[in-house]
Amino acid sequence: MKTNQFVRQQRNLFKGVQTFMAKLTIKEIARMAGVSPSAVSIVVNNRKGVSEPTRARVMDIVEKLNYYPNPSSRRLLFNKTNNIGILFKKNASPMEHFFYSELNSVILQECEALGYNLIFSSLEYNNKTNEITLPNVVNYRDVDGVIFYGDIDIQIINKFNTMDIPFIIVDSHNRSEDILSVSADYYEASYTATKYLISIGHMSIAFIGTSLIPFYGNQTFFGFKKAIEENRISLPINWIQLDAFDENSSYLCMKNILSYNQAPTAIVCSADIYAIGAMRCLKDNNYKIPDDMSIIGIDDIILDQYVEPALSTIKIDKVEMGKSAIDLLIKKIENEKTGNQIITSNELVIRRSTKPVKDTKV
Amino acid sequence: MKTNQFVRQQRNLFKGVQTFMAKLTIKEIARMAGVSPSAVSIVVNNRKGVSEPTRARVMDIVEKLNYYPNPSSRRLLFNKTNNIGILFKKNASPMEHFFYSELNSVILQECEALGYNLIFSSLEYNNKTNEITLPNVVNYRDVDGVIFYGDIDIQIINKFNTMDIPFIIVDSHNRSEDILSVSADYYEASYTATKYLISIGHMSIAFIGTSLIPFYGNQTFFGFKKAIEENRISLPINWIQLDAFDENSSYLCMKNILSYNQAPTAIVCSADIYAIGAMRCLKDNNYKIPDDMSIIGIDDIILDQYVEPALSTIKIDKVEMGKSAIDLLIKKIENEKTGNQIITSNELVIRRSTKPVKDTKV
DNA sequence: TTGAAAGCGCTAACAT
DNA sequence: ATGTTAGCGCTTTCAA
Repeated sequence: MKTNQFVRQQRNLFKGVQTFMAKLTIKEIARMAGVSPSAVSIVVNNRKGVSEPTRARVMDIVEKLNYYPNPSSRRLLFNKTNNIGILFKKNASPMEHFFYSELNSVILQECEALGYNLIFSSLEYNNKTNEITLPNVVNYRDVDGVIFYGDIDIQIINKFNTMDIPFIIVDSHNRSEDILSVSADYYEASYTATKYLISIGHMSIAFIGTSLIPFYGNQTFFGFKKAIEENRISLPINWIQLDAFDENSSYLCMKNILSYNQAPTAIVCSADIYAIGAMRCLKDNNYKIPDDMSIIGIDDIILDQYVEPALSTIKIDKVEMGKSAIDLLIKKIENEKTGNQIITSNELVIRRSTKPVKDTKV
Repeated sequence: MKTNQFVRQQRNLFKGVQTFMAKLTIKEIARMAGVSPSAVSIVVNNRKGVSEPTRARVMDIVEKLNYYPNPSSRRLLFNKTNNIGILFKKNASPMEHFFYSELNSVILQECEALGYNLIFSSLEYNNKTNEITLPNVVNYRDVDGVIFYGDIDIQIINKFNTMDIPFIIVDSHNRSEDILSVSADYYEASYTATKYLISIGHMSIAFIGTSLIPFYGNQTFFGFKKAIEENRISLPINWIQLDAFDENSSYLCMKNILSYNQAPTAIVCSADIYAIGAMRCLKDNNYKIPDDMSIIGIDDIILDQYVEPALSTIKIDKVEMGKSAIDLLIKKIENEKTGNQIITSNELVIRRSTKPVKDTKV
């Protein structure tokens, strides 16, 4: 039994000066306890198969020396990494995204609690060539499963299906039964927001949504539409703007609305960040919020509390969303039966950007 | 040579239905190429030791089948995880912290580029019992090195030293040569901020800082003090408030300043988030910013652009900070010589919260 | 240039 | 109840 000297040398590179100290392995513990490695394994993993005195003796040493079995070894043996990846497109880091960064926190906590490492990683997708550049963590299959946020190209989905890597889409704006996902009920959210504005007297309500994220765009628009219809309100088509996809595009949507000869008294925006863009436009045009115009968003991102006035919104429960996501993904990883999850989204958060319509006696 | 059936069974649990497909291992590739595993290893790792034709034949198969060597296996062999951890105290997630979340993004990118996985993880430290609860990722030594943000208790530092786990403190508010760290020059930042206010005519300047983060508190205060002294300005002691540690505490600091019989024309805050708290207080007390009062912070967090008016600040270069951090940490992991890094911090970002003092002709 | 063999640390099957 | 052994996938040494 010869030692692989080169490898040993390599290894010692990383151990600093204290290479004289025996590395804490199961063998070492076994030697100290005067038992076999298998006995130690049984004790450490809390299985039965050893006598009480043996267990106690081993446990004692394990605890005193703070022995933890080498995870690489177990990963190799079980072919399981205990890593979960969060994948995002390059230059679209979820860490600096107000909505997803909150989700990240929740998901991280869940992963930790369940003994998974959470690894963030980015991929590239070239729309023209249809080429996907996967991160190493995926190529090397260094994850048991993967999380995507929001919209994700079908090519990427296909790729992961082909590779047979379990994945889930969180805050999915699609709703195919074939794809595991957790999504918020944006229809309900939009409906609730609009109904609220109506309930405080607004009859002239504009809508800023998106057509670039189709399913999400439809959901939010139809929620708005339902509330409007239920109350038999009619409004100029120009008040419905569907070209938002971020703050600046929403600014332009708002500008379009204001360009009409009559201004609404309230706006529903299908995302808080759209509302924030719209608010900027309103201010630039000397509208006072909420006195001249009420505005409400959807999401409840942290920013809402810092803009002025603080933004009213429909809260999307990110805690439930994150917990569901991990729950479902792990079920999928473990080949348990799962189904998609939809998070109810009708919690109204009233801040300063909305107020009852002023009586405009003509 | 019998197969370990139980393990095989376990493993198959995670492979879905397609268990009939041979798993892609080095052995499998070797078989297909009609060579030995060692030959494949040589080719995959781009070392010399095989003939050109062999290399080509193997490479061809490797690329066609998209073979990537099992990382668990290599980790076991080399005793290197290729994981880097970001550790933070429970309930202080850097993901929802404006400054650190930007840093996270940079650090993640660096890690990816260098072939490391970045793993976020939390620890608990009980000030009373002095007990540290380490995350599994550390207990199991599933990281090669670790990053901390900001202030970190000496007990935790000692622990990691004892465990011989390489670590670095990023945005360190301490500056011991014994502890590897990257920090911003907050002295310079504070000095630059104050000098700027003076340069636009302010002579009545208050300061909101912190005594709870000692080194950082001192740095920022002394930077302020230097600029004040250089210009032979005198100011009431009550304009120096050092009890801030977040938005709300800073609100109170501002309130204290306003309680004095004379108000300053400008405020230097040692962090943007303090400035934001102070701004809230000013608004609540009907001060117009910047007309009645100019205010400047330090950091340049994303929030600055959303508050009203947008906050002027001294930018801390998070990109350089993050890059340095990974660079130094990896050097430390690889036992190379390193030294601490200090990031110059004198980039003035002028937004809407500061303006030249109005001529107050008495 | 090539392949056989050993071993990283662990666990489970099997023999005692 | 306990110990022995094989093997997870890989890389390196050593022998041919």
